[in-house]
Amino acid sequence: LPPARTVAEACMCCFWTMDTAPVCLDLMVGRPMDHEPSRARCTGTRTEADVASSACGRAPSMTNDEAKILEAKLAQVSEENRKLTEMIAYLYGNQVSRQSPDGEGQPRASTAASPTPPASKKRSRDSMDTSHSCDVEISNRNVGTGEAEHVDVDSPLSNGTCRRIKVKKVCTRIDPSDTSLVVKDGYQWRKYGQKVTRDNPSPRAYFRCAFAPSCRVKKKVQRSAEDSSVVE
DNA sequence: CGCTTTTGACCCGCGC
DNA sequence: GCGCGGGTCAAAAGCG
Repeated sequence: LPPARTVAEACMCCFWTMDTAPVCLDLMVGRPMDHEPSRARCTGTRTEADVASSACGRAPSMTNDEAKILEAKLAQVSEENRKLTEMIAYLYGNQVSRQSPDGEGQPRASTAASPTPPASKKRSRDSMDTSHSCDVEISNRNVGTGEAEHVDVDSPLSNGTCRRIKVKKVCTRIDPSDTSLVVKDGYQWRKYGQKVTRDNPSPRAYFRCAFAPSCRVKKKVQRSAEDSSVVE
């Protein structure tokens, strides 16, 4: 099985533009070399890790010219990553710029314990929703049997404007006897709620990204009202 | 013992 | 203004 990846990482890799296909922004600066190769495909270009791995023993016959070319590419990719980091910082309200300089888009859970005081249970919804986030829900990525449906949603921003986001709906077939509503999609989710909705006798489970407390990616999982072996 | 899940209570948007 | 219903919180319970 591939190592479990989190939605936070996926969020760093791909997010949806206002009205077009997803833009891939996998920031590999400073990351160790043991990431799976598929990660590098995301950018469509060679990553720093690729370049570095090539320079670290995988091409023993490399000439000085080749090394210089790779260095130039490395510098170019680093510059691209810097620009992308700035872009993300702008989109996320400068959250990224305050994080560790090693290029990790999301703080590790162990270090992400915010010094901010714990929010009280009675805190207003404004304090939750006015933070800067991508507000993109991703469900059941790569589950294979699912049918994806993208829905554009206008997400209000704190400055009064709206940003068009994508909500992906995916259906997949699971064991009807399985009542856990846990869909193994390769990401780490933490269940934080379950409700019975009016239009469906099956309960709806709410999951949020378990990678970092600051990651606000969420997903909802509910059995189809028509076919209990299908979850949406 | 620490992390995750469960679940009842609460918050808030929306329609009437 | 009020009630409904979806979404979220957080204490308690469960689990490894």
